[in-house]
Amino acid sequence: MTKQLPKTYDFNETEGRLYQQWWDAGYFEPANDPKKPGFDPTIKPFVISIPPANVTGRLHLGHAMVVSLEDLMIRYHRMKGEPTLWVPGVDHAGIATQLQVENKLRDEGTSREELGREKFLERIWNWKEEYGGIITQQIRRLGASCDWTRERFTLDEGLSIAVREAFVSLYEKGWIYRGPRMINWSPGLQTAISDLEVEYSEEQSKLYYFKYMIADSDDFIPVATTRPETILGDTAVAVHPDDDRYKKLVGKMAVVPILGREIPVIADDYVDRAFGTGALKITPAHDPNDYEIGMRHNLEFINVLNKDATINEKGGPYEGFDRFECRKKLWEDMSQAGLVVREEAYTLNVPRSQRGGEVIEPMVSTQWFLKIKDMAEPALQAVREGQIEIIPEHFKKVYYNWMENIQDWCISRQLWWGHRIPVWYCKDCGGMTVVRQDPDRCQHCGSTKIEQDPDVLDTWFSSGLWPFSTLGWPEETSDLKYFYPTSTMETGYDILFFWVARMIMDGLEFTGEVPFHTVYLHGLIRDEHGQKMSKTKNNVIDPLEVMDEFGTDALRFTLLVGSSPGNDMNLSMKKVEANRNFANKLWNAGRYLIGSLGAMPSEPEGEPDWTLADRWIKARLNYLRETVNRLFESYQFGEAGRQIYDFFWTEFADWYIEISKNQIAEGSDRAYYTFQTLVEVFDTCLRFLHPFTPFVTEALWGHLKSACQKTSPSLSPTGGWEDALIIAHWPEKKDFEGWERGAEEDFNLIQEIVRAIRNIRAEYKVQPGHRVACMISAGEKMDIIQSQRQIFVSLAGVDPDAFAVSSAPIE
RNA sequence: GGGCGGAUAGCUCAGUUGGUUAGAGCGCAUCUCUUACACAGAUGAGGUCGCAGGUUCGAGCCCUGUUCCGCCCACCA
Repeated sequence: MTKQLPKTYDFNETEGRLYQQWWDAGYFEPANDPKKPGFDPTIKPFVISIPPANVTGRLHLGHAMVVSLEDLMIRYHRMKGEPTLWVPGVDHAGIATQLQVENKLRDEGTSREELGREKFLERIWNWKEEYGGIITQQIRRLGASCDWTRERFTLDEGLSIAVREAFVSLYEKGWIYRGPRMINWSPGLQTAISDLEVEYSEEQSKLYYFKYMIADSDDFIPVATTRPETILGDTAVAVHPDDDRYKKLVGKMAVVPILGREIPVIADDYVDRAFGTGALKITPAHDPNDYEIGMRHNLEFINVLNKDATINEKGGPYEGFDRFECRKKLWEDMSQAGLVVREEAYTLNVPRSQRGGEVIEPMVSTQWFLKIKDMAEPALQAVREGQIEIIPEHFKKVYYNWMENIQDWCISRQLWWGHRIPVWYCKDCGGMTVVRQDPDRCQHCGSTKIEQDPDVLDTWFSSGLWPFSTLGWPEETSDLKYFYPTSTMETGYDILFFWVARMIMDGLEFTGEVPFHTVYLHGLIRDEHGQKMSKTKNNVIDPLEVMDEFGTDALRFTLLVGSSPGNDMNLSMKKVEANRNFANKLWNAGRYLIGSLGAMPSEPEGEPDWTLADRWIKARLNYLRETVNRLFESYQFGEAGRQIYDFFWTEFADWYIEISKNQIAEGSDRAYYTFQTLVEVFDTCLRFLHPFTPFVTEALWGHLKSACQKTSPSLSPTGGWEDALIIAHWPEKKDFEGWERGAEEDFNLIQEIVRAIRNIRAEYKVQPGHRVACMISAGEKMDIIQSQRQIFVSLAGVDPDAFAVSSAPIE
């Protein structure tokens, strides 16, 4: 006999056990694997490369969303019988990881400088070994059916070779160059960062008005600035060429306050006559626009900041001051000198670091850049011509917008954790050696006095290669040949530029192919009132805690069903709870079915005898099949999930299961077909739901399978009893032959009658145990079957408007 | 300044080829511990689908305008 199943679904009992079973059975590895015998290269696989999580990260809802969606797609395609590969991996996450380890060192009273590069890297690798597995462990808990035998790390040997190949080949094409340019400097991290890593926040500040004295005169030009400390680096004052107020001063020299340097007054169209005083101080080394003007007018570039944003020796008396202290002190001194006009409240967009939030300083610095415009062109074409679909579609416009205005990408970082820039400088001839293999001498003069560039590459440089580097590129591996290009890239829209765009450019550049055919973008997850989750607001939902309380399936179903592509979703515990209840509903429907199997009669002779209810639910299921398949094919997973949920709860459980009790209670052999219907419908629902809620469905399917095989071997679901639901057959049209539509209309009528009778019972206060009889207009008497809980009508073809009611005790 | 998205029941949201009476979950009201499930069942209240026009036999859905909210890109000192 089947062991008695518990009354509520115990996810703790099943989740770990089932995951281990799947793993042990090798279901996560592709069915058609180039590494295994019997491999057939003509079968097209479905492939996803996971967005690599930060190696030191802890699972958050973004990961949960990624994993839920990708696992859903992978399981769907696996069930459809396609060879599927989901490549897992983690990212070294340069800045994020280095920061964590540096913080730890600070707690220990030391620093990376004190340790030195080699020792420091050793520390990070140790850290990685210690904590690097946590995130993948947590991803597994979500049920991720990744092929863990193919797990990659962005700093592992193969991927480092890929990065080296990419860098050198781009350098050889002349697209990677080194030079002084305006960059964003992060004083806290002491590294350059890319434009994308800068965020702007609107803040209350001041606009400072002061006098730029003209040399050898009492004349002056009034100028306004938001950053007075940059005065120390001014090398010109600009006015509009047609501005009558200042025309006469163009060509004269102005005097830098306090420092006394003389700088030219120049004319440039860029200056807006209506803003501020209509005159602009020019600091080419510390402002992007001034940089442009500086280039145009051949101005001197004076960098006044040290790496930590204190003032350097160019700042004269202010040397050593912090930038903000300097602002204050300089302004005071200028006030003393009578140069100050006034201050005005002003709202400005302050550039802040995406990581850490400190104020970024624009600065001219010698860095490595990638001239990306030529790579952007084919990447734009690929989307325009439909080689890549983006879902939802409107993100195409966002993509075009950014790609059409793309700027050179600063790829060097003054960090130690990451891919070291593969460039060696010669101490003798000064030449650069840029090669795939570490050199021992200068390419140009043969000198052995060469030194590698100390910087590392932006983390995203290696991420861009991810879809093919993880498959073995640049080597022509069998994995690369078979699995590339991948199928779908699923990720958050917030990294469309950081990552997706760069993968498309890199894919086309290095492999000549698009790296994936579809981009599916999901939105941000906010709290239940639409607030962004943050530690300060104390509204962060931890997916691990959610899984502890409600189970993995409940979390997954909530994320999948509650979101639509590209739209942010608001998550509340109420929703998760409701879906936990759904898992429990499934569980109990299974309990009912398994518990009733003992009452099943043997298969009757002759033609099957289906009741209206049987025909109705099968027709509805067939319709659900059409809907679900259509929705899956068009990436509307949430809607598909909702459809299955509704069907299962409001049609199968609320109506068919209740009716089945009566059909079984009749004691006729006809009940055989009731059981067959119950099993087939229930089984099909489990298959449809498996990509959403893999654990509860797999558990139920296992219980049902063993119960059926014990007590009713003749029962077999549409796809047969396969080894496991995870690889079971996905229901298709041919499985539903004979499940025609048509019974719905009759059944709807029955539903209406039943509702009417329920109302009548309530209205006339018909006591339990008393029967309500209906007379049909045609004079046909309806056979009303009553259980203590519900009343059901088992005949069709009735007019609901015409029936009489009487009440009498049941004999 | 340029671009994108949203506005549907008290709350959070579905609603993709325009088609009868606009849906769900939670919440609310009344009843039921009934032999799968109180993590449940039954019944019910609640919406002029932001606003104004237009196309159409027919609009939550298409077009135009408009208001409010959110986001992205650019960064006028």
